[in-house]
Amino acid sequence: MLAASGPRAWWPAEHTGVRQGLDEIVIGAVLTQNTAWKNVVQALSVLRAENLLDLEKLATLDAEKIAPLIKSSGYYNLKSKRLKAVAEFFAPGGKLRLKELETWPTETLRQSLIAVYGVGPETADSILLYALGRLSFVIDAYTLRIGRRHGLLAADDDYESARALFSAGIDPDVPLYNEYHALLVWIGNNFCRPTPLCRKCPLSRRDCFANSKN
DNA sequence: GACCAGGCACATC
DNA sequence: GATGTGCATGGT
Repeated sequence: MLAASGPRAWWPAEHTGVRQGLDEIVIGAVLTQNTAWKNVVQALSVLRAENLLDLEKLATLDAEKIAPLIKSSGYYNLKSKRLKAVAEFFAPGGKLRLKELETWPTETLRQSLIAVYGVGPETADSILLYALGRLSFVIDAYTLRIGRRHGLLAADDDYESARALFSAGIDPDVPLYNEYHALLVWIGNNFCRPTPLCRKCPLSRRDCFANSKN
């Protein structure tokens, strides 16, 4: 994948770095739920223009104020509540508490994130890996589809079992986890679609069922 | 017109 | 516990 694509340099945020891009990555992780990234980009640019790409500010805003700003990312009434909940987790009372969170073990942090309204396992892992630099492999719809088509996963394997498989098989290295998942999304987004576009897939097609249902 | 997009919470059985 | 459904909209 790396040979075919080159490094993906994820997360695709405007700013990078653990503090600079953190707010943007966390917000993007919520907005991209069940949504194409390009629709998220528009919402992020609106938030940026409003100077609201900021967890401390979102934590103190009413969801009703947030909703119209993120319209392009879809589910805006729902996601405005989720954004606020996540912002309140990182910045209770509008005060960012990164120093405190840095002392939490990754698994503790993961369970705490999943307990936040609107944060499931994928969103939690995306935040852990891409925003906080923690060792936590991200599974998404593409990873499941690719894994199933290439015989790495069974049809009924769920998120956690897929995560266990990839975590056991890949060296525990944050930049590697980062790049690996980014490449899987690149393959999924460009080749391994529900409709049979596998023809040009740079992965071996030997075990790939181009016409299979997911 | 049908299906899909880097999910998640909640109701119901 | 497993399964179904709502959430919004634009692109293919």
